[in-house]
Amino acid sequence: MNDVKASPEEECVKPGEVRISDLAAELGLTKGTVSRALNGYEDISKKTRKRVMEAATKRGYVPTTQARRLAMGLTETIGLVLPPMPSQPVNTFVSEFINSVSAALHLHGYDLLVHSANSEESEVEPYRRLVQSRKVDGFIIFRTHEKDPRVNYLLNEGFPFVTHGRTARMAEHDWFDIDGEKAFRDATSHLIKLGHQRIGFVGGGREFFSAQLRLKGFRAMLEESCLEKVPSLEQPGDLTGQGGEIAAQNLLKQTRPPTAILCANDATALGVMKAARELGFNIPEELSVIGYDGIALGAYIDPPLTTLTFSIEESGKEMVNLLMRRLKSPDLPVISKLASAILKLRGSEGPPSSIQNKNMENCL
Amino acid sequence: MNDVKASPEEECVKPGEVRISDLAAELGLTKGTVSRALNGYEDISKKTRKRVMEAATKRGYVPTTQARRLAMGLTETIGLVLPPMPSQPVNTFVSEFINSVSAALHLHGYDLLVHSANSEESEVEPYRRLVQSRKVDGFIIFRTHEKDPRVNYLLNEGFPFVTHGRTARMAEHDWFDIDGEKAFRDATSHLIKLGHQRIGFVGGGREFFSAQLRLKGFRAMLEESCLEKVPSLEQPGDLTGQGGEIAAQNLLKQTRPPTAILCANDATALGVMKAARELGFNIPEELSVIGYDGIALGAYIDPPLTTLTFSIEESGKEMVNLLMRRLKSPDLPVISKLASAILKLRGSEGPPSSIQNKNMENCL
DNA sequence: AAAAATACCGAAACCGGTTTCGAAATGATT
DNA sequence: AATCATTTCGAAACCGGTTTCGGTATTTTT
Repeated sequence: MNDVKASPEEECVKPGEVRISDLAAELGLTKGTVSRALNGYEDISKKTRKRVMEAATKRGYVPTTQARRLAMGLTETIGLVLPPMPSQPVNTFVSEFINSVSAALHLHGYDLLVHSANSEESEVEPYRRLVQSRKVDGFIIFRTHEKDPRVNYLLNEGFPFVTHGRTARMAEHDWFDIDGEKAFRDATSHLIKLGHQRIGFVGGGREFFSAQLRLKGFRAMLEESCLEKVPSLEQPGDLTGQGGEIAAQNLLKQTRPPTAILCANDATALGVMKAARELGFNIPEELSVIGYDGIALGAYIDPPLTTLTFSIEESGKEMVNLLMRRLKSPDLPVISKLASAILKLRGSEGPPSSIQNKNMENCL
Repeated sequence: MNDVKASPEEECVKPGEVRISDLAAELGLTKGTVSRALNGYEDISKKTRKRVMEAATKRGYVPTTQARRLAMGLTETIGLVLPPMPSQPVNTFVSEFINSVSAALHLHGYDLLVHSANSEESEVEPYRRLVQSRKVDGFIIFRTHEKDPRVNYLLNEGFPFVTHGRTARMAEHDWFDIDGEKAFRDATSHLIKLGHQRIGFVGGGREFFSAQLRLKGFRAMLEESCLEKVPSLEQPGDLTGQGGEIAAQNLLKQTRPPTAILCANDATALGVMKAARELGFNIPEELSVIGYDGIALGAYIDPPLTTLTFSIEESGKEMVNLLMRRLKSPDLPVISKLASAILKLRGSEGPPSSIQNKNMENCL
């Protein structure tokens, strides 16, 4: 347990007390030589190198990061700006994402600087500050808008970054995304195959590009299946539980309510389920609900939430890979990666209570 | 929308291109003078200061962080190491906590470095690395153990830090904590007043000090109310939904199952509720369940989860205050702050179905 | 008007590393 | 043995700031 003081009887004082100049003096060398010895330069004899490295480990010498970074003109740090919290209360995505990004960065010797956004100031302000003060070498951006001011700013500055999610300018920057369009096609198709013909949709705010793509997938599959597009069945949302409640009320109080509701994310789905319960709809018998995100909590509610899920860890890894590539060779052509979400059936969907396959033949 | 290129027709080139020496040359001053002018030294004439500051804003000069930090011998960065993920799947706490800590640090001009822990290596290893490479000035530690190797290490090094949660050595370091003992006394008392006499408890892993304190509060209130302490009603858990499921099965399959279950956190409570449903217990009629954490999701399930809640934002703020104080004056006596959780009644608890107040009179 | 005090700024050291360049020592070549 | 190529390391510049110290120029005091 008590793994403090792992080293034996060494004369090791406070950590960080030994500088490269101390080491050099002790060895009768110059600090330049010591530096080159430690950094694997070829113009150092094996004997000297051995001496230096042994002394370094013995004295516990670790180069001071700040000095090294200043000398080398890089920060070895990537910035990640958190969106203002109030808007995203139910969020396990963020912490998992931070964790995976951080772990992936660490493999490349990079640190992760997490910055919080002040909701009063412009969205780009944190980015501007971090760029100007040269605190980071690049950015990880998530939850992109179609017209994203952050992307505009960084593209304009020529500053490296990768987004989680596409933007209107996706041809100009590296990005990673989940194929939400296909995911929602799949989910819609699944519902249609179960017999649903009136399917509601609760979106995720027009500002998020991904939400639009999900809607697009939903509509595409409806059309493909010759189902009528009913505007009143498409409700806006805001990716929160509360938004889901309101949207569900709008949907379920209609004279001909939908028999299934597709939600832009799991938080929304939970709100939908809550509203449905309060309005007396049994799930999944009278109403099917499907979410998106695959939050672990969804498995514990009743009924367990069927959802579209993807690997956050993979997202983090891939994004870091893209960013590292960009930092190494800034002039390479932009690349992108599209991962797919899979439909995780858990029980919140099923066939509609009254199957009314009236118009199905028209299609083929 | 397009708030890029806010400045008009200025000769502003790439950001970060103008150094203090450029500014000095342009003004016919030395960089030392420019630096002092910008940093408010008294030995600069108002006229010169004005010239310098105007030129600085006009040229968009922002000092390079790395250089400033090296010169001043500080990092202005605080480290936060995330625990390995798999153990904490259902976690909204972390992201909210990071956000509030980051925001609070920012007010003091500090950055937040988030590091991920590798589950293969020792728990202190990340801390050791960050200390040795002098990447941070202090640490924010959360989810403490009673005997916490991280705390031991940092105390031994004399390195500044604040914990969220107490430890066996809490007299030696600053800490912030939620009074989990009182919280669980309150929750237990609430259940007893509702008429419960057989109350189950699902803990959170012996390694976490806070989990022990919660158990302590539970036991104390039982004793205070003259309720018999039944060992089989105290089940270990691991702060996950799965742990909650297992524990609930152990509790509810007993010949005399409890009429209420107190859980060390909300994730556990969700697992308990799931297991209870599967075993045919109606909540809250046949089984009351209370959690701890106040996760927003708890309000959306059926029935909504009654829980002990506290302000994560306050936690972050207070911890940062403690840490800033420590950094300013390392030799001040240690201080601590205990905040209280409040019982948020949402509906997952109620009176037991068959009230059997047999032994209540014995007490008084 | 000379002396003393003050305001103001330049010069240079420093923070702790990295990297370039050149010189000395060594070894190989003729 | 003299010449040339290599190995190996020292010296110094550099990264971009901060801070101390000392010296003019200016103002105040007598």
